[in-house]
Amino acid sequence: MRTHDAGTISVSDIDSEVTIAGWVQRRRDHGGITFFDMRDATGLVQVVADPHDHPIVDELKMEYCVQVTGKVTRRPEGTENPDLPSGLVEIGAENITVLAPAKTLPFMIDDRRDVDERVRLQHRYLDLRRPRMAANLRARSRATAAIRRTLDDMGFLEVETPTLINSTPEGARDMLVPSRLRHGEFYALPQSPQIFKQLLMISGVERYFQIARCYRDEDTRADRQLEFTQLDLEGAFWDRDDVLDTIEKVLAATVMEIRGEEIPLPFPRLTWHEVMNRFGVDKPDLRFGMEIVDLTDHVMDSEFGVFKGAIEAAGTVRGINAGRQEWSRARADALTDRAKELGARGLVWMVVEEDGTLRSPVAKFLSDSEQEAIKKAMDAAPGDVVLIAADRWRTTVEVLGGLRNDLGHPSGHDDLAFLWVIDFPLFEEDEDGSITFSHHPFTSPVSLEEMRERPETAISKAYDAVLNGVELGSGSIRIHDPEVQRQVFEILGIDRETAERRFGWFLEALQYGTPPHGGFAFGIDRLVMVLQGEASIREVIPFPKTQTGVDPMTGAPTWVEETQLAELGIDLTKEARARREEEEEPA
RNA sequence: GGGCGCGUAGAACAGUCUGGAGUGUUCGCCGGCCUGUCAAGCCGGAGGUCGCGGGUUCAAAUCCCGUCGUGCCCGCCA
Repeated sequence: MRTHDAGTISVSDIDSEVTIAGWVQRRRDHGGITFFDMRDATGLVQVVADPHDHPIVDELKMEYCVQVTGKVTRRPEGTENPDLPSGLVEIGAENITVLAPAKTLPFMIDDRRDVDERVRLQHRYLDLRRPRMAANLRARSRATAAIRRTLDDMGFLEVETPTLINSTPEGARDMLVPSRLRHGEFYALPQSPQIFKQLLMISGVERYFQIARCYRDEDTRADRQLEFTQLDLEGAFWDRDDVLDTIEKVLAATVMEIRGEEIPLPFPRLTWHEVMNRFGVDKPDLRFGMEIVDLTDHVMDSEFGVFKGAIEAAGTVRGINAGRQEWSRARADALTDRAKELGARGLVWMVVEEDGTLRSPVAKFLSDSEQEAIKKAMDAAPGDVVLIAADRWRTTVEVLGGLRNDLGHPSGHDDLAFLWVIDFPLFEEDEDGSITFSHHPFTSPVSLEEMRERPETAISKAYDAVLNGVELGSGSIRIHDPEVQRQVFEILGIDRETAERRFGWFLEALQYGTPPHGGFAFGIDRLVMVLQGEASIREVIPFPKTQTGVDPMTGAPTWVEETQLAELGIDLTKEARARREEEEEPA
């Protein structure tokens, strides 16, 4: 059907007779001569035809699927297209066959125009013909190929774990699947293969990986989908650095494969406390500064009530230098609103005037020396805007970290800033004072004593990989001692009896000579998203869902037949039935 | 669950603030012209439930209320 790929035809093919097949990108009809661009998966090549000899060219329209046979010729002097890899040559059509016509398109196969995402998803098969989307698909395939190649070379075993499992305690809501054979019981789709990979360590696999589809039934975001793909990996007899070294190699190989860039190893390793203090988020974007500065000592004696209150409550006063900003009342209000959204009760702003004085609603509460100290600490020059928050430590840094991300987010440069965040707290205290695990309950504490005596400050052997402010994934050294695992469950408020009932089978497994082990999982969608310069994970997922979990093309999720429900022992609520009747009502 | 934005021809938009005839632009589509274009060009044409429902008004794409869809964010989620 074809002898050559369209995008690869070059001067070396001149005088050859070639047959290509693909899609008509565009047609340019000049009356006595007609050009059209043929596109296949490899690229474009121009075909030239005389409509008198080939009247069929008048019928060719965009996205017709066509086969062309002809002779490759050098383009006449001055008509070369330097923007096209095949632009020095063209094909003189000898035979043109329409393999399949195309309806008028819902949108053009073109990267130059942004089409509404719903329309794109409704015709995703056409959307994926666009060069940008086709490139994303290819990048993703090359990423997984590089990952497999790297890990295979290192002796890893790829093992598939089940996707119909029981509910595991990962924190997110499980996606459930009803059992037909056991009415009322449900499988859960895995949020990660966590427990199975640990069991594989007990099985003596030693080095496991899987490119695993995972499911979390939570609201979606630009970087979150109901289902997503992770590289899941685990090693026995491993310390933390074995895990980090392995993941670094995998990421470096992937970046090399997709971008041809060497990234410096090892990645910077910053503790959770350090990144929270400096950047206010546990996934900092290191491509820009605007770091958080502690001003508490400089405003100790301030009469400003908010600062006083925060300091008296053992909180903190901190700021960021947001640099030169167009400043107005509206701007100040917008940033204050954003700060409140991030958890602040308010936001203090200061503008450094040209004469060096501070313009700020709180300037009158600050002595000259305090103002000078703040300017110096913030390294603030005339024109700079300083934003200050005062609250308990966690709130203060998180608010400033959120503002830092909003204001400093670099655009237009595609550097890659990887880092590790290490030494995560083992537990997190909720607003109501209850304690939950900050990673998952199989994460090993650094110290058992610390875990028992000061759980709120205990450090875990968990670590995150971060790229350009995106959390790629996380991992940990796991608990391999069943007694320690029981104690962690206990601290989390799961009593021995419940733990035995829910995880007894796992605690049992841990008792047969479990090797010390640890591992990691990172989101392949997110990695490819960043490497491809995309702002949304949906751009690198072939068939994603909308924010309401709908696939606009297939309509999933959909109502099912009454008989299917009966087989599953499932009845719909009155509300659901009413909604179904309404939707199924013929218009 | 909540906040904000968007919804006008097949696609991307302007028009909405300040109500006055579906008014317009670019691409696509249809017809015609054109022998070196490559986002071809020129001439002509078709194409509209202004998301949907209600309200205010002499009059609504425009103002108000509700609703649906969609995106970003908070909650949630690593």
